Amino acid sequence: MALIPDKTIGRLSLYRRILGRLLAERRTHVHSHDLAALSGGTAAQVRRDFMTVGYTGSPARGYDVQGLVKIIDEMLDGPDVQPIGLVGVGNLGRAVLTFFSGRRPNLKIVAAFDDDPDKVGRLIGGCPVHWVNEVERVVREARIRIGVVAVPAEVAQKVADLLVAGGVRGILNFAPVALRVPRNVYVEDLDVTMSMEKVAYYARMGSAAGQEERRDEG
Amino acid sequence: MALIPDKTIGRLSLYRRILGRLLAERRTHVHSHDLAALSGGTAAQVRRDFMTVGYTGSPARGYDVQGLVKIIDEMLDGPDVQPIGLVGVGNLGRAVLTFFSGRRPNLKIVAAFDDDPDKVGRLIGGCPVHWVNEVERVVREARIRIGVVAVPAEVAQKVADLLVAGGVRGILNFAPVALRVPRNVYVEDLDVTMSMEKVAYYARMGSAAGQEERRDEG
DNA sequence: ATCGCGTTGTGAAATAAATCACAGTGTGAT
DNA sequence: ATCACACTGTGATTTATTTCACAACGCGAT
Repeated sequence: MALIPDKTIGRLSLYRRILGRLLAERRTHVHSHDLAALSGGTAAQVRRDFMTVGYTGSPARGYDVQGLVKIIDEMLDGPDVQPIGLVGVGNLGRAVLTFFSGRRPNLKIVAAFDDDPDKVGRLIGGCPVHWVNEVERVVREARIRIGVVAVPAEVAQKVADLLVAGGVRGILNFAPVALRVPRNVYVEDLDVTMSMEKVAYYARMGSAAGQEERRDEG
Repeated sequence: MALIPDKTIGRLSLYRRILGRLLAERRTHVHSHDLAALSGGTAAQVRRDFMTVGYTGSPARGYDVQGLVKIIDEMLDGPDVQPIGLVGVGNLGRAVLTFFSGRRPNLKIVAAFDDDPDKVGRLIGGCPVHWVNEVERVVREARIRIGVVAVPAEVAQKVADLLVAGGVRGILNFAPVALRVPRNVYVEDLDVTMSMEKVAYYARMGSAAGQEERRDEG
């Protein structure tokens, strides 16, 4: 159990949410093509993904839903809940904060930071807002390993540096700049503007070229 | 000028913003390795991207910044501003709304929709909020070709159907479900939970494996 | 029991994307 | 005027990811 492609990690997260819904419907088994339809992929890809994580189904019944959830949990979640720190309580930061409160039990935003005196000291989405110059201290003391950068592009690098100094190992970056971080820190960029411009491009060009659209409708 | 890889489209959007900053600094030329450093890619990739869009620089001075911006504009933007419709004025929807107001001149969110009586009729981020059952009519009348889905997963498919019925050709989807749309509609998914879980995974595993981190420091 | 069908697991092939590496070129220094 | 250097443009190569395609399997029907 070693090298799992980056793309597969993403899909596992997706599968898990789908499987959660199936579980709520009391489904005990799924076939690869069911998950393919639900996740927007292909059956072969679903099977390949489960092969790479070493989960095996039965040709007759398909995959056991609970078993799948269990192995994905083991894969993606750590043994205990991972605390997250979020910097930038603007519109976007607040959206992420409220969106995440209580959503994934294993991931919890435990500290937020901002430089606006009106926000510091308050509780937003059940999460205390600290002064931004406390990032390093709080991150270190709370053993936060995951940071969210939701500040304007101009200050994103500075914030990332603070997070890294505090000991963060992974950053979810909403700012449209390439963060420079040490090699052992992982950065995932989520660039809304870029995604919007991609959509605009394909909407204009007639999306025939777009690779994203595998689904069709009756 | 025909087939441009999906990934390249995304990077062009990124380059354009970087070039905008350079322009503001009165820089007239850039080298591929400058853009590589600024965008978090490699010099070879930058050159390849410009090759695929058919822009050519000079070995001595590099690429002309204005020329690049111009060709990227031609590539990504249409001749006139493209109106956008956004459904779901929750935390996320509001964040996108305010974030986009006046940011990209060629993309303008002209209509928002919600089912909350407290929101309908108001102006949020300079954008009127309509009743959600007017999506199809308003989209058609305003000739909106781009839709943003920022509603809970349970109703995302329904909303997508309305947008498509109104004539939308591309959708930016924040809901964590695979939307089923006709083949000629492009869907770009932006899944915050998935991205967060990827970060959590690599933060836990020691990101040695992560592909994202090309940048280093010090 | 036995057969047939639909599904899994997976090597092999295809496709997509990134990187290498180097010839060609123009500029500034001498 | 000539030279050396740094950079571009790009064919070739490598690497990553997806898809194909088929053997193996086990259940349900007969």
